[in-house]
Amino acid sequence: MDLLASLNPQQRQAVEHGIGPALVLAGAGSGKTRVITHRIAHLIKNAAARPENILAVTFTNKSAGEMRERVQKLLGPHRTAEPLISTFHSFCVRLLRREIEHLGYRRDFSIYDTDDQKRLVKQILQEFGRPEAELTPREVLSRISYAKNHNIPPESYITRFDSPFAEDIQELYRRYNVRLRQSNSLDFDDLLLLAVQVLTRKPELRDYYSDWYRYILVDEYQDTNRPQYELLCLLTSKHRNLFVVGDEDQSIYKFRGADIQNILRFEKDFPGTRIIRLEQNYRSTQNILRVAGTVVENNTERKGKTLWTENVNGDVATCHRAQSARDEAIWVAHEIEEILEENRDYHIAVLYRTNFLSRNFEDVLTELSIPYTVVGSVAFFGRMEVKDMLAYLRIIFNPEDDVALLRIINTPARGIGSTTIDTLTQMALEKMVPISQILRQMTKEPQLAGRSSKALIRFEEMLDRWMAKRDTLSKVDLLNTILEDIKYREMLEKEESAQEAENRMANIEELMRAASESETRGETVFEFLDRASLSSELDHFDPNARVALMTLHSAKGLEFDVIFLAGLEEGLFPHAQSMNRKEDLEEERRLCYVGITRARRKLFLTWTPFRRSFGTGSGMASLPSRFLEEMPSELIEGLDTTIGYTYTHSESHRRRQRVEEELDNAFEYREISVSEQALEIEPKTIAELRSYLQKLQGAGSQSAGHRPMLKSGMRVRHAQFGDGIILSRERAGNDIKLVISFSRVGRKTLVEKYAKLQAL
DNA sequence: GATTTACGCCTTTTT
DNA sequence: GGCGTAAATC
Repeated sequence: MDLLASLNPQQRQAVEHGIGPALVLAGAGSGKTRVITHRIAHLIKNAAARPENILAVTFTNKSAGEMRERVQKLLGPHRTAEPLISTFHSFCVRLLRREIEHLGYRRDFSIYDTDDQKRLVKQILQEFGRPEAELTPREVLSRISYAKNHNIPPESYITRFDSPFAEDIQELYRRYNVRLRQSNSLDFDDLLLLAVQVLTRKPELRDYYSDWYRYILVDEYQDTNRPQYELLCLLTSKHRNLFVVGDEDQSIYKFRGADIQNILRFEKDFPGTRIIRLEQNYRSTQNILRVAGTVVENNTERKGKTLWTENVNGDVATCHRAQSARDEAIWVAHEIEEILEENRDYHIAVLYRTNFLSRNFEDVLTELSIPYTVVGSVAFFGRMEVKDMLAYLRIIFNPEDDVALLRIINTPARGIGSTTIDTLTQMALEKMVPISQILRQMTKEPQLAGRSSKALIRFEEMLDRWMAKRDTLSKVDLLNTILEDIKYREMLEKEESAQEAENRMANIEELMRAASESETRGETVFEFLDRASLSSELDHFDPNARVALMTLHSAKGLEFDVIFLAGLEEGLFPHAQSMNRKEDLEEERRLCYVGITRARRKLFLTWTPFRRSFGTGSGMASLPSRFLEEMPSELIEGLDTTIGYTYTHSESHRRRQRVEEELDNAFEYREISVSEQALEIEPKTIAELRSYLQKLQGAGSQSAGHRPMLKSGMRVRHAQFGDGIILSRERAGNDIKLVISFSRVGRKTLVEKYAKLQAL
């Protein structure tokens, strides 16, 4: 096969690029993966490098797998060696399983996923005993992760961050690291950090690996973070053959530490870089590309490129304003039905900003018996029962893994209660040793009440039995033995409905299959566990499914014939927490760009002013997303009529705020069952809007339970804080935030619907 | 120590 | 409105 024949000139240039650094700026649908796979094949066929000296790095297992397949196809079947195509994280695990002893760790370390991390932090928070700090495990973790991703060790945390909790966080961060170390465990961030560390501290290792990997290719370079960047620097120190492909317009992982500057200043970091732009799109229609392009042009942080295509103009996009979240789902489902009737082989995706939006779509699609798959809500390896079984494996092979031990010590219930567990953890903490060691000690010289001691001894004996067999039994047999011994099925049947127990057992069987496949591949238990920790739901995504539901983030890298972009409302998308800072807003906009460019043929956009977040009451009108406004209206059917009032770009901000305030008041304080009518009008001025709303309000005021509107300047009474004056009142997503100055306790920020304020 | 009930908090995105 | 944790009860 001629590797170059099917490529356009720019793609060919990239594939044929010789030595030295190269940056390929590849727009959506421009054949990014194609360039990487063809380049790998090209290097091998032209004997520039032996397969094993090539490393390609991606972000997801899925894209790594896809790439592997495509390279194999290009190269033909009989090969003695394969290029290493892997994710950053699994590459690091591989490296560390070989070299981590240089850093004083043991090779049999466990990997803590987010759930494990949370358990650990929760425990530390409890010991820490500063409830007034009011830190959630999530918050703590995200700060720790932020620090790790920016190479800030616990010792210098406080000098880098001057927040009221910096001191607490620093201490929590320190303890967290100590505990990880004691548990012989690493978290996701550590995988990268320690890989960097071992290559930095041991120059001979750096020389060895950077010599070995003669050519390194990186996909989705715009999503790399600082440690990943450093890793690449180390690995390319010898040959400098770093070939990266990315699209700054698709950088959507800042929250996870991705640094868009990595791609923006690539040619400064690697002098002599050759830059190649891939601007021809092979995926979408002209109209879809124009919509996407017009939106993303509002960003300033970009290198700038214009996608073009030889494809047809295609349909215009369709925008629909629904009367409720449920109606939105119904409308979408009906459209899907129609599309599938005409085109049975189409792939369709419904994309949304946040996972909880999937619910209505799932409900309605089920009701209409349209088959679908959801990506990302609960990952397979994240399921409770699967994690339980894996925790048993972990503790057998790494007895120091405290989180795994605590997870299963009383699951299923075996008479080891919270007091006993507390004693164990307390002692482990004092002596700075793993809990399993304390357990061993306690069973030798019992210090607890007879019943608890017996339970502990039984547990210990069980562990010993498994450990004795761990090297002779296969993974499947070991898992089966455990399953029998602990009577897991019985526990499920007792605790759950028959159906639920069945589902969970089915998942365990699925796990057994995975274990036996791993066995045939000849993997060690650690390789099996590593795969489980590093896998995500996306990896199991079935590309043959006709209808897929997923978040915009999960959709990156995928393509569909038809895309539904749902929940296009201010506060939802762009998300409330990303609306205040310019760079966050730009990331939201890129997310929108990613969503639109997933579509091959047709784009649908939906929103509703009447999405109710939860429960009844406090229903609040939402405004259409600013991204809708940014789209070229001539290419969006239904856009003009959807927006109930109009505001122009230049005057928008101030006016938008006032319109919002009026709407919020109207919808929140009168218990009108909000009808579509409310936004049918198109008032030209604020005054018109207000008088219309007053009319509505007059009509509804007889109805029970209407509360007075709160406005800044008003005096209010709070049950705890006493009397105060409202300093400001503004919208934050689906909530309204009040800043109130209380005479007794000073200034507080409260969420209006929770605050139960009484107007004075 | 286990089970039931009450309460509070939620909803950003993931290797 | 639903899930998970904390308190209350067996």
